[in-house]
Amino acid sequence: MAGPQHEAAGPRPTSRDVARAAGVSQATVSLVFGDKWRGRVAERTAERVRTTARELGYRPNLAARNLRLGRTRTALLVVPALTNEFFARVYTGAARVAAEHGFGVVLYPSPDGIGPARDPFDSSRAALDGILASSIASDALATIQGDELPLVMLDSDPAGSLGAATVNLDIGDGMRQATEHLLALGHREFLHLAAGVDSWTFDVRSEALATALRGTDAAVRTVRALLTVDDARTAAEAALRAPGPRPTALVCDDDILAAGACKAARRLGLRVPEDLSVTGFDDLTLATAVEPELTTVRLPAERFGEHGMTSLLAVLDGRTPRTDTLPVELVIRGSTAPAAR
Amino acid sequence: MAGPQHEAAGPRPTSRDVARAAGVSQATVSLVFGDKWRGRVAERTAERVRTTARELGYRPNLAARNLRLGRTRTALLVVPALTNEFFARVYTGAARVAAEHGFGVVLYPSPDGIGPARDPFDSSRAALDGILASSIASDALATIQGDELPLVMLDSDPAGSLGAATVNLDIGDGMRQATEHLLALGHREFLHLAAGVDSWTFDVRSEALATALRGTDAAVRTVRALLTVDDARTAAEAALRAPGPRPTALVCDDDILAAGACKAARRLGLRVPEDLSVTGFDDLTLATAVEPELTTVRLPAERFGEHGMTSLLAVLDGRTPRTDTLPVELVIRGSTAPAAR
DNA sequence: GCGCCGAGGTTTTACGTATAACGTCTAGCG
DNA sequence: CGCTAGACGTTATACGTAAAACCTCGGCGC
Repeated sequence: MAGPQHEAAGPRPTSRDVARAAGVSQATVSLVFGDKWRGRVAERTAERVRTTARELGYRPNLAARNLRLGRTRTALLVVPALTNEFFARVYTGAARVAAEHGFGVVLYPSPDGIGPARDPFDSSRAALDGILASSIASDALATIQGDELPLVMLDSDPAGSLGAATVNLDIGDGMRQATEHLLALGHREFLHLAAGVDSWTFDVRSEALATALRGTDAAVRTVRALLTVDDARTAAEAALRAPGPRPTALVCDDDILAAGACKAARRLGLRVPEDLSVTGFDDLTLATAVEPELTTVRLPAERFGEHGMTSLLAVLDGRTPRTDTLPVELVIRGSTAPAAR
Repeated sequence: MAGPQHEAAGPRPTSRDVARAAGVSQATVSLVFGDKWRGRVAERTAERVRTTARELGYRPNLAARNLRLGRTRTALLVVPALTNEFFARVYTGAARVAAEHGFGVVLYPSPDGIGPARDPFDSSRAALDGILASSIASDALATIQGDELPLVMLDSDPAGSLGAATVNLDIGDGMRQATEHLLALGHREFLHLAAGVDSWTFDVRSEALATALRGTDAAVRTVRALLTVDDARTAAEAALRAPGPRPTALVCDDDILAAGACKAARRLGLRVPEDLSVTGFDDLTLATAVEPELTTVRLPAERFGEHGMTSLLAVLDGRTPRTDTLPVELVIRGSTAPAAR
């Protein structure tokens, strides 16, 4: 029984109802709620309107406002799956910046279990001002590009950026840092545990790894796994059992894979990091929850989302689309150590 | 250069533009796009309208539709923090059911870093049909209750449900299962590692734990920590070092806490589960990533979200609000073992 | 005394859609 | 052959808001 008295439980009051009750015109109510009333409405009147509105429980109808203004202050964020902590953090960053500018963010979790979503604009019922598209394959990109909404790509395929504003994470450099760290520790037999889905990110990472190894006498093999602990463990176990020289350094495309790899090692009686060094990617909560804590490439997930939203707001403001790349940083913890002699 | 030809890069075409181009009235276009045209528009005409619309790149304006219909097919989901995998999964479940019914879901991450959000209805710009509120403290509840939107509570304070539809997880029973499991293993010295914030969930859990221990000769102490691995480790380490009989069973309110506790144990030279049994809550990805894998109370997070959204849709359909409780299940893994003699 | 100006409003219109109410035309039937 | 009943559309209107354009009136300079 707290809250404003909403005696008439009927339909929600409109600005006209408030106007009538306060003895002013609808336009005046609109002015007062539009924050642009200085000099146009007397302070006394404005105050009267506000208290009347409060008594009636009035709230501006957003659908009507959006229609009238022709914009919604709402952005769509396209992500593969929110259950991945990385994307949850991207969302958090994007939503923070959006909120600071009076924008809302609605999500479109693209391929993942969201039922018969025909396209983003059907499933997210909200009317949109712009789109922030993260890690999108080129086919999904086509769907989106069909629409003429302002678009910012997060970590897009360089081949497919299409002149849209883009924010990238310097994944390649992260791979380089991890690899050089391992080289410096004396490792020469590398195994690359990659995320399962074929994509351009795989190419970027593989190339960076290969480049870093060029000119050394180190060798690398590649194995793929789905992005789950279990699948990573299975894949890593098989790879570590394979004939040939046993890898001493395991470079993983994700902390989840790294965690699975550590379990595989333990099953095989290998100690991490004494017998096998492991690196991850992302620096998730997971990275410091497992033992040993993971050496990993930290991606600035929140800043990524913030930067993307900032870019989108800039584009909506008419500024020309930019392409930015955010640096990443290797965090050295307990899962890497000098190669055993 | 794929996608429909959007030659005129001007303002988006409206149903009137399509009508003009197709030689019909605006009403007809509206009928065709409204899926209710059977018997009212000839198939030939409908097809012509559709192709014209495609050529022009027409999309119905959702703001206008929402205004006209007086509903938005959009629900708000209030969660503490998406970076918590549990809530990300709740969202996923809710969004799936919503999508199946043509609804969208917009998020309001309540207390967590989302800047100067005055209230949910400001920050999530979308016009709403209803609210799904998860784990809300009573003060935030008041804010929401001030509005007269249909509301479904997820795991609400039983004291504050206010006749709204509610979906609960049987947390208390989960606690009971974990406790009885440990009792059966012979444990008698319990430590309860609880989440930091004071809340009704703490009371529910403590009481269930106490109830399960009643009539036995077991003792329990309680320690609180923030919901991070690090803080949990610190708190657990201090508690395990404290004077008095050393606990052999550590019941944690969350898998994150359990992971931290395992690290604390290892630091103190205690083996899990031989010297110390640990249980968690939620069954996150984390639970099987750490070693040993955590015995934990699995919460059906997706089903929780699905059920909540189903309830909300029912309420929006005019059905009377129900209160349901979903069962939870103890998953026994490697972090619990018989108490050492 | 007249014109002008600014403060403080009001009237009116448009945003794009959905739908109730209303034509029209053809075919069928007694 | 006149009347009626669909089938197929169209006209007109309302949803709630924002803002451009327009009023009114008191004061003030000359």
